[in-house]
Amino acid sequence: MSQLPTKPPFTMTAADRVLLEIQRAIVAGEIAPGTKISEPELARRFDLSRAPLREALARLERCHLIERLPNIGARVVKLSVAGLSSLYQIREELEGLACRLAAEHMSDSDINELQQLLDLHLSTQRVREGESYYQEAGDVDFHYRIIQGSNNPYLINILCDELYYLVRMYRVQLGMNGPRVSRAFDEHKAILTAIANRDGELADLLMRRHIAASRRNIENHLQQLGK
Amino acid sequence: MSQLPTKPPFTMTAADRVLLEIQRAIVAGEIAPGTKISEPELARRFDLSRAPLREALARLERCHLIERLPNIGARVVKLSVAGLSSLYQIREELEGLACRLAAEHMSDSDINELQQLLDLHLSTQRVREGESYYQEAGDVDFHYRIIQGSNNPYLINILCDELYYLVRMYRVQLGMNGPRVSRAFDEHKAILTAIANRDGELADLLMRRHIAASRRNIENHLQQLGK
DNA sequence: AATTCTCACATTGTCGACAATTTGCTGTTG
DNA sequence: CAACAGCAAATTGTCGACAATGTGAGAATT
Repeated sequence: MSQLPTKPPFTMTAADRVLLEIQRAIVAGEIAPGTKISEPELARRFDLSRAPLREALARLERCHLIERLPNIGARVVKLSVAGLSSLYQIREELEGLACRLAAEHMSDSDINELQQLLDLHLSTQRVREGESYYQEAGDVDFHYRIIQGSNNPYLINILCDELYYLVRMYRVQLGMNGPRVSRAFDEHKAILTAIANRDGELADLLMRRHIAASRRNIENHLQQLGK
Repeated sequence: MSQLPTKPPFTMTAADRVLLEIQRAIVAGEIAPGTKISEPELARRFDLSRAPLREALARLERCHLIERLPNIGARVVKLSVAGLSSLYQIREELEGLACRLAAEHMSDSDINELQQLLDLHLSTQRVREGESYYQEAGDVDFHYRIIQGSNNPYLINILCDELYYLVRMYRVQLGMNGPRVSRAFDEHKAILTAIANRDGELADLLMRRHIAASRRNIENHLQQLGK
C-alpha cells in the first residue's frame, strides 16, 4: 500500500533511490515547474538505465509531481491558484475524516507521542517565530501522524503517498512562514486536544477550518507572485 | 491526469491495451482475488515483453487492483468487509464534495444529458427489476458523470481512475441486485434534482446517504458469504 | 523426527539495443 | 511572406538477455 517498502529486510531498489532523489529535487524546486523531463539525461545523471528511471517516473506521476503524455514525455507540474484550490478542497474533506477516525482509533500512547511532538515544536520553533514550522516533513509532520492514525489504508495512501508531496511543494516553494505560523501551532494543539478527548466531530471541524485558513494564506502568496 | 489518453490522435500503447484487458479480467473475477501475478506467464499470454506489462502492473497497483512487494511480486487484492468499509468512507466524503462542486460547475446541458440517462435507465432497466443497474460502467454510470462534472482534477483522478475499478469489483463480484436497485434509482433522481436546483448542500447530503445505504447493502452480501 | 543449511530453480530488477513516434528544421510552393 | 510537405534527429516505447533476489526441496545435523 505504501509507496516505499518499510518492512525489513528493506531492500531498496534502484528505482526507489532515484525516486526519492527526484522527488526531493522537484519539491525543493531544484527542477523548476514546467521543466521537460528527459529520460536519457536523467538516466545519465543518476547513472542507471532507463528501466528503473521509468518506474520512478510512473510513481512521480502517481503523486502528481509530473504529468506524462504518451509518446511525448513528462513535465514537472506547475503551481497555480486553481490547482492549490482543488488540492485543498480534497484535503479539507479527507483530513477532516482522518481526524474523526484518529479520534476513534489512535491509542493513548500514540496521542501522547504526538503531544510531545507539539511540545517539541513549541520549544524549538516558537523561539525563532515563524521560521520553518511549515517545512517539517515525514513523521515529524503533525498532519502526517494524524492521517497514519486513521487506520484507513486508502486514506493513508491518498494523503501521505499521493497528495502529500504536492502539498509540501506548495509550502516549500512559496516559502511559507510569517504570522500565520504561531496561529497554526495553536490550531494544531486544539485539534489534538479534541482527539485526546475522543471528540472526533470537533476534531473534524477544527481540521477543516485549519486547512481552509492555510489555503487562504497560501493563495495570498500565490497571487502576490502574480502566477 | 487521466489514466488513459483521451485526446486524438489517441495512440494506444501496448501497455494501455494489456492494462485494459487485465483490469477487466480482475474486476470480472476471471483472475481470482489473491492470485499471484506471474510476469513471465502474463507476458506470454498477451504476447508482449515484460516492459509494457510492468508498466501496466504499476497502473493496476495505482487503482488498488493488485498489491506489489519489491522482489517478491504482485497479487490480486482480496475483498473484505474492512476494505469495503475503508473504501466507502472515502467515497462518502469525496462524492459528497463532488456533488457540491457539480451543482456549482455543471452546465445546464450536462444536467439535461444526465437527466436523459436516468430516464433511459428507467425505461430499460426497471422493467426487469433489479437486474443489472449496478453493472453499468464508464460514462454510462451516474456517479462517474457527477464526478466528471466537479471540475476538480484531483477529485476526478482519485474517484474515477484510482477507486472506481475497485468499487466496480465489489459490485460485480458480489452480484449486486435485488430490491435495493429501484431505491437506488430513486436516490439518483433526488440527487440530480438537487444539482439541477443548484442546491449543492442538499446534493452532498443525499449522496452521502446514498453511498452509506449502498455500503450497508454490500456489507450484508459480504458477511453472508462469510468472508 | 524436527530443525537448520545448502543449493538449484524461478521470479523480479536492471541493462543496452532496436522500433515507433514525435519534433523541429529545411526547402518548396502558393 | 505564410503555409505546408518532407526529411533528420531526438525521444519514448518495446524487446530479449543478464544480474540480483527470493523460494522451495532435499541433505545434513542435533
